[in-house]
Amino acid sequence: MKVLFVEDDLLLGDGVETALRREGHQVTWLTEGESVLEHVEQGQAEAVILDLGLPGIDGMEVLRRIRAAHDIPVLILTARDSLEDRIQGLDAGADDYVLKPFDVDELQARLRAISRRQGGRTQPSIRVGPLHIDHARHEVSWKDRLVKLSRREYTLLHELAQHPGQVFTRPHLEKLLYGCSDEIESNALEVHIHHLRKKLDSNLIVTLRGIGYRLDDTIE
Amino acid sequence: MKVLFVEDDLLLGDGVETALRREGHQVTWLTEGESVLEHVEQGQAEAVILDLGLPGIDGMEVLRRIRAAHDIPVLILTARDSLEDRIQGLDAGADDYVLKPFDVDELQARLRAISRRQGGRTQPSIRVGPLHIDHARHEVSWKDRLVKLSRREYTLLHELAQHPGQVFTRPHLEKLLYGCSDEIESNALEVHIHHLRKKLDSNLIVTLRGIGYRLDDTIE
DNA sequence: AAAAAACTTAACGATGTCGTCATGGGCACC
DNA sequence: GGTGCCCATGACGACATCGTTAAGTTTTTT
Repeated sequence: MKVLFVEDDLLLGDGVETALRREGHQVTWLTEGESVLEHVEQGQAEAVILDLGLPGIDGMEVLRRIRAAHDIPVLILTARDSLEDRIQGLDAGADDYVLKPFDVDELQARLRAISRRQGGRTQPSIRVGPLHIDHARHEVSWKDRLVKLSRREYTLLHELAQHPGQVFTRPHLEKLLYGCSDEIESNALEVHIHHLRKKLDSNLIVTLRGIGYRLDDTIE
Repeated sequence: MKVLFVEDDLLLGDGVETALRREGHQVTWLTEGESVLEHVEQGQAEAVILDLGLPGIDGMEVLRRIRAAHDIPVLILTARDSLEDRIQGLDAGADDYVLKPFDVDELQARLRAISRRQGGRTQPSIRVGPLHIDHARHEVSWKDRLVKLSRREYTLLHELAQHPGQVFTRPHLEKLLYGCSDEIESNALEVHIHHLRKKLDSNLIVTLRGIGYRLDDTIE
């Protein structure tokens, strides 16, 4: 999961970042709050961990702005003694809070909890017509038949299924698979799409020439 | 873990009770607050989940009485808009609170969190098909036959059995075994998995290439 | 102190996965 | 209808991951 992590303490931040990465997350770590909204608006995050005690900026205000326009889980970090902050934070739309000093494992657990809860429901599984993705089990079925997907195939499909019907640009999908590293000069993406079509249904993924791909959410 | 659950809403209560039982807890569900103290005093509970919005009785008062005499984790349920309740609740000694409407998974997570803080024990017994783990005894049986596991093997299996069917990433499991220390560059994890398969059933633990492992909860 | 158990590490083969390429097809625009 | 361009497809070699065995080291038991 793409996590936006905002923390000005370098030592603490480094530790948490490492822990999050080790858990398999894709972490962007900011040491100040200015560009948080920017990142969120660019769709660079699926969850935000926000330290309310940032210097020079009102973390609470950042939180409110995020919440005003985006439906993204936000977890706030706050000092143990600032009860007011906690309550205010939750009222401003934070999904959860963790008290400093905290246990990294608990942070991870809560991160999982809030991201799973997104969309109101506890349902960690996605359905698009005959397609069913159970993210917790990392399993995909098509018309109630289990289909084995490789890691890249799964990542790709899962991303597309996040917003069925919506177009995902090629650069976006390529970055998803290959990180921020240099662009690869090959048709690897097309090949993976091809494999997905073969394993599922050739009409499930729609090509938009020159743009990208999208999941057909009207499929029967 | 023995959980005392106090909630007057029958529909909600039923769902939560089922979820808690599924997690392996031993649940006592009360729909009124009168006998809460009684249960606690008889040692019938290791944790309390208390709805503050009970009709006809002051939940806060119940909370204070529990706290006055017992060192037992208490998690309160409260409506999103009752700011006063929350602050009072925490001041009265609640270990955490969950806002209604809430996600059952989060409730579970918080329950684990507060009971761990307490130094409490986890759930006594887990069953997944023919697999049975008695955490109190630190014993594992397969098809009613006792199996001797080493420490690492047990830790690994116990973690997987915490959420049968769910994928656990390799980094997660490695961290479980080897702590936060630097990444180990050996296949120790695979070896332990191998030993577990040999001692139990080779199909019990499913490999997800490039991702991690999970327990097959559909096993006969 | 000796023996047993548990653990780590290494090695290697089997298999799965991935990126790349070559080729051919189809869409768009003129 | 021709001409590029973009995409689909199948094949293949390079590489990564995993299972398994075995040897060596540490820890615990006797």
